[in-house]
Amino acid sequence: MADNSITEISGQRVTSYDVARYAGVSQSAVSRCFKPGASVSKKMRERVMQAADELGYQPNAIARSLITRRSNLVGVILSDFTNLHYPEVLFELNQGFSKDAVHILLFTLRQERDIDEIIQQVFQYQVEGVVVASTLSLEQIDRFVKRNLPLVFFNRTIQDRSVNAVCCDQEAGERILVNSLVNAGHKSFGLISGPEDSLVGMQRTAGARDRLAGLGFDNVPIVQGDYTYESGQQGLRELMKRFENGPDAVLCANDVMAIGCMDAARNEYSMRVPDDISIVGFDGIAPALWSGYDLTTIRQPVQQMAEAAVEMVMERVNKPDKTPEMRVFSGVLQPGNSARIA
Amino acid sequence: MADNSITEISGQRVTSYDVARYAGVSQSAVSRCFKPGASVSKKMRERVMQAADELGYQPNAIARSLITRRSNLVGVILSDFTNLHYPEVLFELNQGFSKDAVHILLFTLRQERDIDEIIQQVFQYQVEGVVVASTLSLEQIDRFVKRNLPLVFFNRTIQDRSVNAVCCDQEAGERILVNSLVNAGHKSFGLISGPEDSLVGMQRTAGARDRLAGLGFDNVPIVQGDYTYESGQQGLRELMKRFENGPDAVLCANDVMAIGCMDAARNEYSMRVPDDISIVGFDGIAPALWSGYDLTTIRQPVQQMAEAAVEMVMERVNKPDKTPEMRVFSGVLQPGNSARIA
DNA sequence: ATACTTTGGCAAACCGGTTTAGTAAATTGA
DNA sequence: TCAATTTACTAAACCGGTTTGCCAAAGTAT
Repeated sequence: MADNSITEISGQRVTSYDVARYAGVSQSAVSRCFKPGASVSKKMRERVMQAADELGYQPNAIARSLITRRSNLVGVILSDFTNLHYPEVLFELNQGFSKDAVHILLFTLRQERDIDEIIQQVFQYQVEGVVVASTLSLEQIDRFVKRNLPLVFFNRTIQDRSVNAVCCDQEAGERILVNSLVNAGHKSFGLISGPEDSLVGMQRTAGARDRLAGLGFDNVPIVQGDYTYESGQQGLRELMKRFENGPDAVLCANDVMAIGCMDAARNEYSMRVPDDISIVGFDGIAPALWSGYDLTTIRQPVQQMAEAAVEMVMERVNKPDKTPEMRVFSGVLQPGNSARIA
Repeated sequence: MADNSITEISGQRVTSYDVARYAGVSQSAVSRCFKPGASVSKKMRERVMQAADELGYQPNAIARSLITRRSNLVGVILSDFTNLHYPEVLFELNQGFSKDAVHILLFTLRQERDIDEIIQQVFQYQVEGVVVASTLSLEQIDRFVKRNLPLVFFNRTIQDRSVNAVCCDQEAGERILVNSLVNAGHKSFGLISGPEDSLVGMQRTAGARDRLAGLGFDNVPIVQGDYTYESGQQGLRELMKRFENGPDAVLCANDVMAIGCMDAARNEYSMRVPDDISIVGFDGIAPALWSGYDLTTIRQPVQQMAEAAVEMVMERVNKPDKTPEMRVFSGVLQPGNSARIA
């Protein structure tokens, strides 16, 4: 045994052949020992495992992927990490996939135009599926379809094409917020939207606007933001110009902007929240719970949504011709102290 | 050409052989066309690329990895995603590695004890290096050393073993904070530490304690936290018991706890920050800049640190016997309005 | 025109596993 | 006891690329 220890010490990788030679069995025997449901005698298994242990052998997942044609890899494409919501999504996706022994290959975009290159790389790595929280063009979607590669959108919906998606019911969430604010007696409203290219942001804002219109509040001013803290502050400033004493309530397309909005209201206009102005957000990020803000918002069920996304990917990995599906989850009103609601 | 379109339509994967047949050349010609520095005639390249385009061919990174013995994959192991600092680290690492066409395989830990299993998986996927922002035992480190697999710690240092690490100078940062607070006339201090198993947290707290002792402030009370918002709040509550009117200044081992601490001071004890109490943190997370907190803290140069980590990994990939190295970056005082400093 | 060097394409071997087909040994049944 | 069946293991083919060794065609010098 000692004479073989060279194999162990040298930095060379140890293969199943090395283990086989060391244990005095065939290479395929070694292979079978590492395959879950294979039939090997107890004796053989012990002998092989002993040898593998001594040599520090681990099966090569890449070689395995090549022959089995299953990489056990999925791609996750995220665009903006500044929005605190996405790290949470990523974490939950990872937890979900790891239950199926699937690993995440991470792609982040600094600019939207990087995406074509990233899609190429995703393909090269033979991922078995992709979760995207970013916008894709129809042409880009088609490339996935053509490859028959499961693609699930996270909180994005695509018009003009049926795709897999899991998302939070943006309109319904906004309706809850609007109803609660109107019931509490607010009379004037302002909206801070997301960027134009964010469909969910637009849905949120449109949902709020439509519900307000349905309740008799027409022509509610809308200021465009870009999901950042600063744009929340700026949004309030612009809204303040449109009203004598500011709006009674502001609905922001995400929490970070709502927080910026609150800070601007307090520090720049000396308004008390929620006494002088009600401010609500959307997402349910961790800082929304901090008592400094205690934001009234719609909490997205991130964990459930991530689990659903994982499930949708895995179902389609195993059954490639499954038809596109969209799963919509309801957000939950998370009442805080940033708005008077009823 | 039309007759070959079957290949394109069917969901089968298209290999370099398919492209070769379609273009009427050999498979190795196709291979060379996709290899950066290879010598192929213009004519050949055009012909092959045309065929590849039509068939939707992309080289299989897994097959390539197998033969070249280079996966172009690195593992990133993160433990706690709740600390808002880490998503930023992950993002910057990804940006850095993608410049070298290296991709990140992400591993997150829910519990520290998962790590043995994760190390196995890291090995199986033949990653070329690993960045770890989590604590490893000496035995675990040795497994990397034995494989000659480059390992770089991010903001962790290991006693009793020389390892690669990039970190922020915790003690120096705390010294800056302490000096500034003492110069501004604070007389009584409280510390809120990180969890016991976080060496950097301990270094921060010890750095502050030692500097305070050096300036004549002995036996400063230390309350243990766990990096969460709630533990920051709780930390202040406990510190309040130790002083008649609370401490003049509280140094927290990270920003999230400092924010919790501020909220508790304002909401539970009606103290004005920084008039009645100064509170400082460490990290420089995004919410520290929000005007609701405007936290005085030490900003870690995350981008530089990530770039250094990438560089250290890549250097050791190309030169495996490079000796362990530690790169220490200075944090920068980010003055806010949560502390009176001078 | 001939000999000598380049250029660039082709066939085959290889990476490290899994899987199939086939064989030897062990177990079962009559 | 012997044939029939099951079990345990091995040899060889294969996954989809890269790389090497070899050779034909083209280019260059004399």
